[in-house]
Amino acid sequence: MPAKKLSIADIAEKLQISKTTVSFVLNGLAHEKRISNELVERVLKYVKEVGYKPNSLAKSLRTGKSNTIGLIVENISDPFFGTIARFIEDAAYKNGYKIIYCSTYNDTQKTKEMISMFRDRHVDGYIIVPPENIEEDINDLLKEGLPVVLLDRSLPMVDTDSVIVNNLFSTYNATQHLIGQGYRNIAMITLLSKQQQMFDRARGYKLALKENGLKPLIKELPYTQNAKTLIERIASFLKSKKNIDAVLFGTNRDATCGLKVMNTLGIRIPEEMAVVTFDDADAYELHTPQITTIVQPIEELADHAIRTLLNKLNNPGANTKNQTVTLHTELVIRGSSRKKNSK
Amino acid sequence: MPAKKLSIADIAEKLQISKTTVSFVLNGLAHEKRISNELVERVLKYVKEVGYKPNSLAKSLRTGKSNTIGLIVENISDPFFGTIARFIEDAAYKNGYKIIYCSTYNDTQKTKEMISMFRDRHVDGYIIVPPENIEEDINDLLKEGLPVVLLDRSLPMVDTDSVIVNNLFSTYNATQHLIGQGYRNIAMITLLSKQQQMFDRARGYKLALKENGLKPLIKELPYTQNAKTLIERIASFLKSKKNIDAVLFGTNRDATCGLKVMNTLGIRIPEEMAVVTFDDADAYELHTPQITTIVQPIEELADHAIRTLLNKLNNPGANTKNQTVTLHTELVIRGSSRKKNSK
DNA sequence: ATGAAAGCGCTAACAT
DNA sequence: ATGTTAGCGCTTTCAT
Repeated sequence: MPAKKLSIADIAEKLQISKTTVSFVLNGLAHEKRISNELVERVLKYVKEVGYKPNSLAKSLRTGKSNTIGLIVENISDPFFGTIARFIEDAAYKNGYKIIYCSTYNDTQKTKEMISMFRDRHVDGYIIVPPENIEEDINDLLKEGLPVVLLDRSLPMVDTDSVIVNNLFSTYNATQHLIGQGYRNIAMITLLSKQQQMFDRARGYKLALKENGLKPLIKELPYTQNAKTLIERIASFLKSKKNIDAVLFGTNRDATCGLKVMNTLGIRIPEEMAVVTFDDADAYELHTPQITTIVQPIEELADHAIRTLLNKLNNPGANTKNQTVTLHTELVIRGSSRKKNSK
Repeated sequence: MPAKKLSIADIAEKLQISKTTVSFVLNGLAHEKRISNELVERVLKYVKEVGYKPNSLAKSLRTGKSNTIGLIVENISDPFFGTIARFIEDAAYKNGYKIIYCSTYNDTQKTKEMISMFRDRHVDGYIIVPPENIEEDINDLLKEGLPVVLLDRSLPMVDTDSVIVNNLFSTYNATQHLIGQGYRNIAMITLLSKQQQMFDRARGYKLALKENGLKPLIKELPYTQNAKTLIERIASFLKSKKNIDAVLFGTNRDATCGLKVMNTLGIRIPEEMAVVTFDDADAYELHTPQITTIVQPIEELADHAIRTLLNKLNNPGANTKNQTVTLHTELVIRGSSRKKNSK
């Protein structure tokens, strides 16, 4: 291994040519600059031989481009965001981009810091799962001409590309399904949040109930990393509301905790309580009975986001119209929402 | 917002002082360089006022330090590695480091490329979950003086810090537990791999059987992203071996697929087949019956790894002895390994 | 106590 | 067709 990192100058000197020529060859400008094939060969061969790699820091400093994408998600250890991160990573690396990521835990202040940090690092583009009240920071990014794609949540006051799912219809549809199965006292247990996507999920639920002349009952939970807190809140809620015959969970985290509570309390699903969750997990398929779930198209979400961003990155001039793409979920019906009293 | 990014030169000019002074103040060398408090105040105030942020690319180019840690895991969407990534991220950001990550999918070639990419980017230190045959690349890193911490798997031929769990004892202990519960035809279903940790897990299992005069039966599975493949292999295995009365799974992925197979085949746990898995998941706790699991100390693993790396980063000279730290798992006994015939 | 200037490794406009 | 050179924005030695 080379004891000392070599630079383009070393290459040039060894080959008795100028740095410029080496740089042109290395950047594929040889033909355009009419450098002889013979010389190109010679440079390429030598570079390969000594294993020279350009210093990408210097390159970035010079070009202002870092070939890095900043990925800001709610929590990288959540299977939903983790899977998204994996798909995004794959596509990014295939296109010569690296990923620098962070988890926000929905903390606006932390997110601000992270955006600022990423900006320092001259990240070329951003994929962001935005927490509340982050509009201004994202707009600042956009003002500087940096491409941003919003994921999982769109922001009405931010004019940029977004990829989301049809939250309102998803919960509306799921609730209608429960009603169709004979359930009447349907509660929704969900993350408390002013974010659009959670708001829409609650709205879809309420809409379906209203259409059927039923009363909504929403138990709002705080955002927390602490599963115990969620479990306690859900337990006290379920114990206090004896007549609930079905529950719609707003997020996978709420659902996982909720199911643990039901198991602990010995609540039989679906005989005593039907269950529908938002976002699939192995646990729901393995559960007895299997849990009916609103399945999000995770790969498509990730795919669309990264593709849109790469597109913007590769066509900086193209002033293509921004758009919010809404992908559709699928209600996968399993045993947990079986028809009431149809044993 | 500033239309143009300002540099240290702009600051210096506005304040009618030199770049050097600004730099000293910004890097906390003011006192050492005996710069007057009054001037320090003035610089700090102005910098804050205009929201100046040093260009970290330029800084890195100059200092050779990027304040970035490269995290190379098997698969960021796996709950085990995702959780590790989250803890590492938290600690890193708190210490002024950013994380750039990638998933290897245990692909050695991909890992080599990633290491090379990270090296280009002047990553300061590495946390690596190594795939097979990567020893040479890691040794190259070490030769260049770059700190590397190995996670989840140690490499006998690589002399650096590692953090692992006591794999051999874990499966030995779990197998003894199954034997103690009255099971005799215990199979192990596990990832096929020459990696130390998988090898040790198989060894622990075999050791326990041998001590009890029982015969091992290992079904080896390939590493794949495709759950369907695993499910098919496990299904055909379970169907062909009618007399198995207990299964020990080597990884959470194998176990999740295996449980799906058992559910599909209608195999009753533990009456027809007891189950123990390696590495916990919500699915195992929610399963009926709950699944007995070898629980890894994920937070401690991550914590130890990042702490060790940060330590090396902060004390470059300190030629502290490398060590392999082995953390202990916990066998959490649940219903899936209840005593045989004790209904 | 503060400043001038060199240089990290690269790109690209300009020159030949 | 190839070379010269001026920066990108920062740190840091050396000078004052």
